[in-house]
Amino acid sequence: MTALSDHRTAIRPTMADVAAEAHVSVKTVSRVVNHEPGVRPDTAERVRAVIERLGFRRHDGARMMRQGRTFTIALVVEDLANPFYSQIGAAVEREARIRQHQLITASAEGSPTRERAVIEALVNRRVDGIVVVPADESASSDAAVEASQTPIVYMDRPVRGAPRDTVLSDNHGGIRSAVEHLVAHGHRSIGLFGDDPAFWTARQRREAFVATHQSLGLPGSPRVSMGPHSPTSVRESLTRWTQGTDATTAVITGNNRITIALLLALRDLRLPLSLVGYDDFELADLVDPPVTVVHQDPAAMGQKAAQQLFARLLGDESPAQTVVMPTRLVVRGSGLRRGPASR
Amino acid sequence: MTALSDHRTAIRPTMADVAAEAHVSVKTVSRVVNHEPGVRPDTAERVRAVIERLGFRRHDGARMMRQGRTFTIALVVEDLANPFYSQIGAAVEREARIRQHQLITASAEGSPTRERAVIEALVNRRVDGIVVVPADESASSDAAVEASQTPIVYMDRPVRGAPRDTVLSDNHGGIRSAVEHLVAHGHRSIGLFGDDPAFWTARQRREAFVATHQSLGLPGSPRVSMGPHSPTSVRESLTRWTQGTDATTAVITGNNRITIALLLALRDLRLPLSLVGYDDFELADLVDPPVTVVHQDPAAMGQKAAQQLFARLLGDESPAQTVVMPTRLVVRGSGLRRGPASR
DNA sequence: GGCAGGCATGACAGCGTTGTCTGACCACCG
DNA sequence: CGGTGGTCAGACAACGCTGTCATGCCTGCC
Repeated sequence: MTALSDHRTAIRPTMADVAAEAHVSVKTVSRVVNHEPGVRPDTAERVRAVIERLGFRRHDGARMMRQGRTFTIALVVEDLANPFYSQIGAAVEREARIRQHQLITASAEGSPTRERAVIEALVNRRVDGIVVVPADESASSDAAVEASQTPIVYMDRPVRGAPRDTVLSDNHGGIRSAVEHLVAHGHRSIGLFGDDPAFWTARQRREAFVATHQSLGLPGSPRVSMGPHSPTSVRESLTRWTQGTDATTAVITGNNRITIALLLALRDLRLPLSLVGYDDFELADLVDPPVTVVHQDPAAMGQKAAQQLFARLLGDESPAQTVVMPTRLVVRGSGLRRGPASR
Repeated sequence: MTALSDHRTAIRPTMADVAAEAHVSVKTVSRVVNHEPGVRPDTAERVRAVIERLGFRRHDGARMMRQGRTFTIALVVEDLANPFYSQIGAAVEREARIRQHQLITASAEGSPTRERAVIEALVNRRVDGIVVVPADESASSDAAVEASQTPIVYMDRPVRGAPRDTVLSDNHGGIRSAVEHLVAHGHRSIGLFGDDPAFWTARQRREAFVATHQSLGLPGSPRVSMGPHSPTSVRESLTRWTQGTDATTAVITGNNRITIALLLALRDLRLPLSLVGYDDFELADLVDPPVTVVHQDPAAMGQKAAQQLFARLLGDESPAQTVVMPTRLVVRGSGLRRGPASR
C-alpha cells in the first residue's frame, strides 16, 4: 500500500512513489513536475513537498521515449583534440545548450568504417539530429542513414549522394586572398605546400592555387607540393624551389601542421622567404616575424551548422542548402617581401 | 492485422512490425537482433531478411529504459574549445567508445550555477556516470547529485564534501621541478606569475612555489604576482622585479595564457630573463629561445578518470580514491641562465 | 507406450513517463 | 430544480524493448 515499488523506492523514486505518498494520481505528479495547468495550488504544494522529501527526479529517458524525441544532437568529427574540431564542438554544444538539448560527441578517427558505425549507433539512439565532418566524400551516405529520417548537416567537406545541408569554408577565396596578398607585395614565384590530396579541402586549395596563379598571369607553372608533410619533406622542396633565377620567394602552407613544419624547416634554412599560412594558430603573432594567415572561423561554422540543424528540427522543409563561410586574411607581417639583407 | 502500428510503420518500423512480417513473436525478433541463442537458424534468417527489408533499427532508448542503464557517460568542463579540456574530452570519449558507451559533453562556462544545472540534467537522463572538472570546490556537491547514485569522478580540482574519486595533477611536484631546474642553472632570484587565486590550481602552485623557495633556502622573500594577467600587468611587475641588486633573473608562469602574456611582454622589454612555463603549448619550441615547460598530460588524466569511472560502473565499491598524476619538465632552453651579453 | 529432458518459441508484464479521455464536483443561471 | 459549463483529478494505454516464465514439440530411452 505504501508504495508501488517498495524495494526500488530506496534506489530511485518514481512518480508512482510520489503519487502514493502525496495521495494523488501519477498524472497529477506529472502535471506538477511539468508545470502544467489544472492543479490546485495546495495540491501542487503537497506534491512538491513530497518530491523534495523523496528526492524525486524525473526520468528523462522515459519521457523521451513517450514523446519520441531525445532532445539530443550529436557531433561526429575526426578527432576531438584537434583545435579545429574542438572549436566546432564548443560552438555546437553552445547552440544545443541554449535550446535545452544535449550534445553527444563522437570521434571517428578518420575512418569511414568507424564513422558509419558511430552514426548508426547515434541513429539507433534516436538522436534528433547529427552534425558530421565526414571522413570521406561517400562515407555517411549509407542506406541506413538515408532511410532514417534523422536530419544531418555536413561540415567542412561535402558528401556525394542525396543532397544534404552543408556548411563549407571558402577555400577558394581563402587561397586567392593569400596569393593576391603575396603578389601585391611583389612576389612572382610562389609555392604551395598542400596537405594529402586524399582530403577534399586539400584538393580544393590546390585547385584554387593553380586557378589564381593562372588568372593573375603569374610566370611559370605553379609550384605545388602535396603532403603529408614533415619538416624534412618541406625542407627538401624548399631547397629545390629556391635555386636558380626564378627562385621561389614566398610560400603558402595548406594548413596548420604544415605551417609549423615549414617554420621549423625555415629556422634551420634561414631563407628570406615570405609566408602565408592557411588556418590561424594560437601563437602566430609570437613567431618572428608574426605569421600572416588565412583565418577560418570554426566556431562560426559550427554555430551555423547547428543553427541549420535546429531549423530542420523545427520543421524547416526547404531544399538542402550549402553555405560557404568566408575566410579572412590576417596580415601579420610574414607575407612581406624580404630581401636577403633584411634582419 | 498486418501490423500493430500501421501508420507508424512508414515512419520507423518496430520489432512488432518485423515480428508480424516474419510471422514470429516480438521476443524472437529481439533474440535475433541481440544474437541471443535459442533461435533456429532458418527462423533467424527469415527474421534477418525482414529486418533488412524493412530497414529496422533497434530503438536503443527503449532498450536502455528496460535495462536501466544508458550506456552513456558525460563530461562536464568549463570550455570545450580550451585545448586542455578538449584533450581530456578526446581521451574520455575514446575510453567510452571502446566500451560501447557514448559521451555527452557539456560546458559549464565556469559558472557553478550552470554546472549544477548541467549535472542535474545529466542525472535526470540517467547517464551512467560523470566526469567533472568542477568550477569551484563546492559546486557539484549538491544534495540532489549526492542523492542520485550516479558515480562521479572529479578532475584537476578537488571538491569538498563527501569524498569522491578524483584525478589531480601534481602541481606541487611540477612547480618544484621548475624551481629546482632554475636554481640548478644558477638562478637565485625567481619570480612567479600565478593565475587568479580563485582557482584552486593557482593557489596550489603558489603554495608550492613558496614552499620550494623556502626549502631550497633561497635568499629574500619569494616574489609572486597573482592574476588574472595581461601582457601589461606582467610587464609592470617585471620592470619592478628586475631593478636593484637582487634583480629577478628567472620567472615561472602559472599557466599557458600567462606564458604567452609574458612572451609578448618580453618581446618589447628585451630582458635577459629565463623562463619556465606551466603547461605545455603547441609551439613552445618555435619560440626563440624554445620554452622550457612543466608538462601536464591532460589526455592521460582524462583516460585515468574515465577508467576510474568505468571501474565504478563495473561495481568497484572500494573507498573513493585520489590519484595524483605526475608532471614532466620539458627542457627546451629558456630556463638557462642568460647574461645580458648573450644574444 | 510413456515419460524425462532439451530446444525453440511465445505470452505477458513492466521499465517511468505522458496524451487522451472520462468523471466527480461545484457554481451559476434561467 | 434541472441543465450548463468550468475546474481539478484520475484511469488507462501507449512509447519499444527485454526478462521471466510457460508452452509445445521432438528426441531418446527404458
